Amino acid sequence: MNIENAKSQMRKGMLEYCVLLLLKHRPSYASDIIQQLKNAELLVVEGTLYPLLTRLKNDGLLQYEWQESTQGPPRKYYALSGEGETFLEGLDGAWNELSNTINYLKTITPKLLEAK
Amino acid sequence: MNIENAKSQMRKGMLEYCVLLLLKHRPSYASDIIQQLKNAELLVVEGTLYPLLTRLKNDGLLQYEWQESTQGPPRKYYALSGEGETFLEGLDGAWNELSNTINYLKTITPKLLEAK
DNA sequence: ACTCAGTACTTTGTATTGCAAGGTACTAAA
DNA sequence: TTTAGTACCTTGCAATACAAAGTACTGAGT
Repeated sequence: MNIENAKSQMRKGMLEYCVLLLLKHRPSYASDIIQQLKNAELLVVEGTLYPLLTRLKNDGLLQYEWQESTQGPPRKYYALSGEGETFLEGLDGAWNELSNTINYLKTITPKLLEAK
Repeated sequence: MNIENAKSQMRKGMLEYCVLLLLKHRPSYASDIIQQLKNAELLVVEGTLYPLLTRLKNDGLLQYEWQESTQGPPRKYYALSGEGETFLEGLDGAWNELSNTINYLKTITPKLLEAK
């Protein structure tokens, strides 16, 4: 057991939310998404993202279209579908709930948490 | 794909954090923990919690002692070990990072999110 | 004594999913 | 033609939430 593993577990489920947030901002392709998440200090690797994108597409939450690149092979630009936007709203709600829960649990131990 | 599954995925990794937060507040036994999490609107079932507690104990983050109950079988009261407190501080950091990341990702799409 | 309801702890099997590692393919420059 | 860069994809493994079923102790009612 180490803190890295715990962080990895925390990312689970959040990744999906983060990717949808990014794609709502603007359509992107995989390498670009990885870079954007890195900028937000959320490390993701290809082996994680590609299957995730494929899954979201198969579930009808994402669409994609090929676009030529001036340097390198063509890119798959992913964007939210209408269903994807609805789903994202649901995730917003789930995030708010979870966030409230954690904050509530932290407030019941105020003295102990301040004491560190 | 449904929103319930997504919520379940979000809980992954967070549960560990939530349970440790609760146990820092006060030592508890499993059924009590489930009830407390339910009060915080975080639904957990036995099949999830028991293996989690066992794992945390095996990793040295928790200790337990048996206590008699006035009604029913004896209870296993779990409490944080010293190592567990250190680990919890690490999780606090991980939570803050993740929380900041999500908020950052939400702020880059302010117009879209407000428009709903 | 015996049964039954309530409480509590535990285990088994399954599905999901993050990740490391390795692979394929296109482009352009040396 | 080779090499470097970019991009996409797949396989196998490990971690873990959950449903479901099982074990065991206590006390009340008959």
